[in-house]
Amino acid sequence: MSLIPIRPGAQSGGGRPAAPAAEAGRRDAARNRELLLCAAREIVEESSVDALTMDRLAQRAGVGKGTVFRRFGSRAGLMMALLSDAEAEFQGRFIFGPPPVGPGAPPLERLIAVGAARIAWTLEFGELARAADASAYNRFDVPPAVLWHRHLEMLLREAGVTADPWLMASALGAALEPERLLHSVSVHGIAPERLAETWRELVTRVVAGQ
Amino acid sequence: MSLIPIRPGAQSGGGRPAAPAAEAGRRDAARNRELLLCAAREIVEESSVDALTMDRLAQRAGVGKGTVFRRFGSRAGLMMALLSDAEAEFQGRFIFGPPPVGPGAPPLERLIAVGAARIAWTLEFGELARAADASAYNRFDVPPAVLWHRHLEMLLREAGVTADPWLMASALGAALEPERLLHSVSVHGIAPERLAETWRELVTRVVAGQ
DNA sequence: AATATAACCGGACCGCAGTCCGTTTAGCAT
DNA sequence: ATGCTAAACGGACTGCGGTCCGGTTATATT
Repeated sequence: MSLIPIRPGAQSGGGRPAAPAAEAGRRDAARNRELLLCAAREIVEESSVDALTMDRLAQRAGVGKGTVFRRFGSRAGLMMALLSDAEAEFQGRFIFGPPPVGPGAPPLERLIAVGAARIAWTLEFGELARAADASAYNRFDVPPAVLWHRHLEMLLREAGVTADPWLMASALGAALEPERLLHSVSVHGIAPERLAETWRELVTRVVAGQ
Repeated sequence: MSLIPIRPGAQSGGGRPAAPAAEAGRRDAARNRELLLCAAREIVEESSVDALTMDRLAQRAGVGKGTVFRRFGSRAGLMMALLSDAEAEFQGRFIFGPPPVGPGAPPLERLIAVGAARIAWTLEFGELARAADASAYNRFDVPPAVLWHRHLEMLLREAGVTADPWLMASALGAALEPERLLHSVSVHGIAPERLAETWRELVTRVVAGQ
């Protein structure tokens, strides 16, 4: 069923070999991967995310179209690859970083702070994030999304939310989805601070109601 | 650029015929509209929503492909047309219907009830709802979505939520989006009652925190 | 160095949503 | 009836994401 080999890893058994992140595999494959990522960034910078079509990318990078899909699986996979640095940095902040986003602050404060950070992050990498989401059924099951969801769930638990924290994290996470946030800002002209403020209200009430 | 192209020679008046309700216009147009809706329902019933492609539909109904797009504007528009009866019935329930979904019950009760009703509705018409959403930028600005959002906002206001009810309605509405609900149920096997229960917790806390 | 082979490569190919434009026709006015 | 015109029609066409498969090449083995 053609799952997407987004990130490195997975070497064992059954399926096709996952896309090599940096090591592993033939040198030309790695070279083409870098070539493609580079060309993709150029196109996005020169025009827009929408201008980044798979054909154009292949041509720009001087490789065949098949190669693009072999490396990234799908357009969404390519977008995730383009985002992966920013995504990793963000993950680092809420896992290892300094409080209040990182560990060390009370859970409610962390919830508020990490939401605000997420909003800012989304507005910065918005177009890419939308394009990365804009596809599949498995959009919620891709590693960064799972990690993010689990983190929210953990913070809710720590804050004393005992009733179905998994679903509650899902519900709260829904409020932070890129498409919605970007729509609020770019169509309705909502100021980013209002988004953060509403998030604060929301999580405060959810936790306080405990 | 590349906004929706306006017909060259003649436009004036009514705008694009994206979704003419029932009357107005030539008889053949109305006939074809019914023909198409009928054929679309057949295809969905025989196979699935995914099997409903615009080419196949045109062929099945015995009309040209251009006609399909002229009538419904896009695939998402067609899906909305297919949903419109169910949508109208649902709207009727929360606007005119009996309490607690309709008017007459206290606002929090209405919020809880209408959310549960929405969840059930979404699970029933899930595939179509997903296909109707699955596209555009304007997905949040389509009349039923606007009405729904406004209704949530109104209930929040009545329940005493004074802080940015517009955005709060948006955040709460996000938790009820078809894609997310369907994913929870069909991938993670969440029971529908758990969804309704979490919604109840969520809105109760939001309103109580007031 | 020669060989074997698995991985990689390219681009033709497919089905799809959506557009364009020359042709036909419904409905009105005469 | 007849003629007129705006509206509707159909299907060829475009560009897209994604797949497939015969040819090519890096690398390990001898």
